[in-house]
Amino acid sequence: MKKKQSTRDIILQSATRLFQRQGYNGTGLNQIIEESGAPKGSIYYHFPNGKEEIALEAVSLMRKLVLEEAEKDLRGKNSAAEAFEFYVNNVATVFDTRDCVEGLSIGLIASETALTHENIRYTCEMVFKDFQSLHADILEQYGFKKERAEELGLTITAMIEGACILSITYQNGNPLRIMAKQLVLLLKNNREIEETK
Amino acid sequence: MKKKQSTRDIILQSATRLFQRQGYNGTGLNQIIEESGAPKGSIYYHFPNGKEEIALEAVSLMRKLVLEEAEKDLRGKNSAAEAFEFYVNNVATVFDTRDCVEGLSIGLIASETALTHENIRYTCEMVFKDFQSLHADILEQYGFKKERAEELGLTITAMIEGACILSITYQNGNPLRIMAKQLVLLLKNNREIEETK
DNA sequence: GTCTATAGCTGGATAGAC
DNA sequence: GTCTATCCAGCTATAGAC
Repeated sequence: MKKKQSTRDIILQSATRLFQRQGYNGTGLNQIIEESGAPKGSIYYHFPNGKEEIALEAVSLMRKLVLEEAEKDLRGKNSAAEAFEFYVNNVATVFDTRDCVEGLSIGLIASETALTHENIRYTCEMVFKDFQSLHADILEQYGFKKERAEELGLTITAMIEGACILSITYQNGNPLRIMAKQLVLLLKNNREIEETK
Repeated sequence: MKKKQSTRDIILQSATRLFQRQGYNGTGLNQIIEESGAPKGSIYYHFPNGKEEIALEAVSLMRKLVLEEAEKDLRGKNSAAEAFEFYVNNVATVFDTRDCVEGLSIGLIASETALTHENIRYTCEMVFKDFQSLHADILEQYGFKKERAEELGLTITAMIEGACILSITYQNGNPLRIMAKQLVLLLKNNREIEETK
């Protein structure tokens, strides 16, 4: 039985969309209000700490959405290579439409705030580590050794973030697709190293 | 015989530093003036088109600096793996100091402006393609076939950009160093594929 | 080439009525 | 819970003196 969407949730969803597209500094509270159609006076009721609080919750929401999607795509394939190839190619399609809505997960907001907003920076660090852990868990399930899985988990996180930047700049998903091919090779190579141990 | 630094150059250097650290939207013209110590009235004399013009030139300056550094590090090694390992580990040291100055090359400004400032987006696209081409050229010199070199050139660009985001968020260069190890494996693997053709 | 002053706007945030 | 009114600081940009 779903609760109907609260005003708070509506504000948060609009804010998340805008932060992903325009970043933290590029998005104003007025714009969030306008976009969401939420009652103008209600922002500081729902988010007493203002913009920073909204951003922290937006990052957590992005975390949830990305992890759900990733789990769904990565489980139940025949190999790690196949799983990540499927996942990354899926992400790529998002960037093919002209005004892609879901942008760069949290890479943009992380790099904007890393040197200026410690709270946001720290939250982003935790989220990145969750991404890494998910990737590492998946790799372990497909037979990778723990240590190598962790290093690869970080590397895959970096590859995805970087390829998303290229894809949003090039206005299409091809960078992600090309990267996916190389990632497949990297995973197969790592696999061989595991097996010859 | 070097020309002494013009006011214009001083403004541009400060702006570049600030854009790298805080992004386009996070950096104000007042701040650029203050930081540079340049004459306050001179911004619109030297950059008649205002902030956007400064950003375009800053991106071009970043391009120049990155390409110079990359060329220096990548030439004259024994293999592609060795060359890129050296280069990436060099970049990593930048992120170990607490308030790293040279931040994320152009990834931040590119993702901020991709959907809102077409001129800047286009310039960033060209710069990313220059990075890719440099990587590809280097790979070809170390014996990689053209097509594979191009795909790897893009992938390496993505890996570096992504790992820089992680490094600035984690406040140290370890993500870049871990990524470098995996990049070495990827390059060795590709090499083998070339050789068995 | 440089500088001041200021226009004109938008930002985040607050107080207080309802 | 919602909304209006408003404060003040910051922004980009321009006009015009020197």
